[in-house]
Amino acid sequence: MTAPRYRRRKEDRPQEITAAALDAFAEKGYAATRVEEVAKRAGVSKGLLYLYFKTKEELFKAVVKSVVIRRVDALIDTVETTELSSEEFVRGPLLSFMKKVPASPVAVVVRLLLAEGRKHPDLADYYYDNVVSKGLAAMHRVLTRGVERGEFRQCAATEQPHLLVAPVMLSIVWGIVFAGKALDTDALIETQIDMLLANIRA
Amino acid sequence: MTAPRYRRRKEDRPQEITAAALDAFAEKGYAATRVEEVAKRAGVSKGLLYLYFKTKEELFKAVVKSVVIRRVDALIDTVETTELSSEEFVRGPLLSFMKKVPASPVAVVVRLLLAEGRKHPDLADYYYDNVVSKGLAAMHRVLTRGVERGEFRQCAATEQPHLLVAPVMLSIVWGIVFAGKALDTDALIETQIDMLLANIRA
Amino acid sequence: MTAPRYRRRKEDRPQEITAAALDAFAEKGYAATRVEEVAKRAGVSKGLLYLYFKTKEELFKAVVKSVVIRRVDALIDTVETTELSSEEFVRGPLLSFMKKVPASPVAVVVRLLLAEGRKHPDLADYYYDNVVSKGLAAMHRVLTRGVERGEFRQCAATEQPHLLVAPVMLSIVWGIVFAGKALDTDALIETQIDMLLANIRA
Amino acid sequence: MTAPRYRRRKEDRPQEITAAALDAFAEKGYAATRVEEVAKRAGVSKGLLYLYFKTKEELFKAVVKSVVIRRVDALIDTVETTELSSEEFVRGPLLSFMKKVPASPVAVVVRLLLAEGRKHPDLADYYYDNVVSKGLAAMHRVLTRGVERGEFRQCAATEQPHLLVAPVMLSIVWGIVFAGKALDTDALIETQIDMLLANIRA
DNA sequence: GATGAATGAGGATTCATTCAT
DNA sequence: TATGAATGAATCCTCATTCAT
Repeated sequence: MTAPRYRRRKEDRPQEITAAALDAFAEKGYAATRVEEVAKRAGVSKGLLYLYFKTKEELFKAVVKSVVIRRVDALIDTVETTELSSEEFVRGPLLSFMKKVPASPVAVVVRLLLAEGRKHPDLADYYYDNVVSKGLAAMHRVLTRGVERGEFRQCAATEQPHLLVAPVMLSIVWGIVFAGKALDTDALIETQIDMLLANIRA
Repeated sequence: MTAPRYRRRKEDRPQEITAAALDAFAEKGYAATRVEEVAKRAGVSKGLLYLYFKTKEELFKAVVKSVVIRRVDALIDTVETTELSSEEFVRGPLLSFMKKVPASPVAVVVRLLLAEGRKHPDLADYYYDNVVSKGLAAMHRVLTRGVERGEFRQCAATEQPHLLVAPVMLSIVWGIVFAGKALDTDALIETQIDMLLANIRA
Repeated sequence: MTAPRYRRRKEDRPQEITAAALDAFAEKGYAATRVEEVAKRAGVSKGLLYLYFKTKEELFKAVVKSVVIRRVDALIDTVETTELSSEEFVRGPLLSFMKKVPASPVAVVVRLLLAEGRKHPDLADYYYDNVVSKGLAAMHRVLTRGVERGEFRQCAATEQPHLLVAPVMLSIVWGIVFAGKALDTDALIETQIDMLLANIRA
Repeated sequence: MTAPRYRRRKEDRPQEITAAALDAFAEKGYAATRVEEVAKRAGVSKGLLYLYFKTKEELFKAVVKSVVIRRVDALIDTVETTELSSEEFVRGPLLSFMKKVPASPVAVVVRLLLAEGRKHPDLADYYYDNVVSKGLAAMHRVLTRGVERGEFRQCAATEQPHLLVAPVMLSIVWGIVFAGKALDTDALIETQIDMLLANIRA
């Protein structure tokens, strides 16, 4: 007749473990992180971890996917449903989104993919299909719509949404390698957007 | 027709080995590369490698330095000695230099630093001091000189040489992670420069 | 009839391993004993050994301590609680104890310390504090008590308990180096004690 | 027509090398001493060392023999040619000889034999035949001669020359293991001799 | 389901020995 | 002879993975 102790749902376990793994990978990188360390952080035994993920590699993939999932979709949604003008949208929601990325788990995933991607081409593909491709398409959509609406003029820059990503990527890389050195990430991104808008404005 | 077993080229060995290591690291990353593999590529025994580099880590550092050394200085030199106008310089030598970077060993080093940099803060520092800092300073010099000469107007963009680097970095990262996927690196870099120049031209 | 692969005896393992290591070290010496050999003798895998002892050196220290612990205390106890006369004590329990030493694990530890002691000064200190110092003190106590009781006369010999140890040490060394050659250890020790007693008797 | 540079005789080389090896072994022990280290100390190349000694083991044996040779013979000579009374001889030349041993290369050899002897039974045999056996015989001769001359009485002690060696051996071992801790070696040896003489005097 | 003791292949490093020069 | 660059077998140690309990 003892009161049932609180037991974490086993349905939550996988996410708890991938969350712990993300933390660990973020700190030490994939290769240098021991599975035992992940288990400890998740408050779980090694054996149980292996019940959910057959190998360390599978855990790695699950981590990447867990970060990726639904993250870009929100952006796409906003793009599609916004009622703002193109420039307002870029300066508003898009800029705000971009500023958040370098400090988000996305940066960790980028680091992992950079270090380990070669050994996991399917993962790179997955990331490409689900994040990069969709993300770039969404940004391209914003620019194209601006052109359609007569807000922007068609030019090389409106065909290269990569240019919007570039300063974000630089910020991510900088943060990974030069954790200590200051870099005004926000200013960088803003300046790039200012430049771009000034350039493509009709 | 077998290669001579003994070659006795004490002076060349270190470079031969770091070159082999660069190749190996480029393919598999640092952690996944076995020392024996590097030795084999260099046509040398494990033991000899250890004669020149006390540890794998030291080899790693030597690789980074071997790539870095004298590479940036050439750029700086060109900046200081050019007789071109600022815009001509940017569109000419600088653009040409930037286009070459993503396919150069620098990309490998970036990847290594991204993956292993956390464990070697001194190396990150070294890279920062000898490449990043100097490189950014050189670019900043170009922009500032343009302002001094009345070719450019002073603005946010002239204070952020990082923006010149951003598309190059994106190209590097893209090349590392999405080796297969095409990306028109040159166009990316060119467009960014066009945009920048249009923006800062006096 | 194969031994069970998993035994799960966490508590016993360290002692099983140090016992196996003692055997192995006794046969081959520390440097020449491979860790794997110790593991095999203990019926355990290399990995498990490293679970209990972080390095071979730590295993070495554990072996020394395992032999040392509680061995001298028994002697000291006997010294303190005996009701025999001093001479009876020396000729009885002490002599009997001394005769046993050359064939005991202590001889192995002496050999290890002789060979490896220089590299492990803390271990030499530990051995000195816990065995040598205490043991000599106990023997000195026996002699001093004899003097106090009027059984012995105070002289150089009663101040040098080392002389009781000397033939034992010779026997140990002989046994290590000349395993084959016969030496009447017991007679050696007895004669020394006879000589000593004849010399210090009041 | 240049003056001939001084060149060490090649006949001296083996001894120079064994001397260097003795030093190195004394400091680090056999296993921990690298052949290169010995070569360096001898001011000779590794290759040349191998010209004189086919293996490290052979070098080891040469070291032991180099220390042993002619050392005991001097003692035996003195024993045979002395004109002193037995007691005078023991208290004089013999005591003096014994006091010198613990600080001599013999101590190093003892240590080496203790550590490595098991792997080189032929060396232990050699040492036994040339040092131990002869040395003990010489001491036995001293005691027996004393008995023959009526200076000593025949007893257990006169049959065990080992007892003369025992304190010397203790001193050697002490010096090896407890390099730091003080021990009045001379007093130890003297007291033992006093005791012995008092005991066997006719 | 959970646990963590146990395994062993894999990889970094050392060093006695060889041999082209 | 004399050198020291070169070799590679040997050995310590790690860590992903398994499995008895």
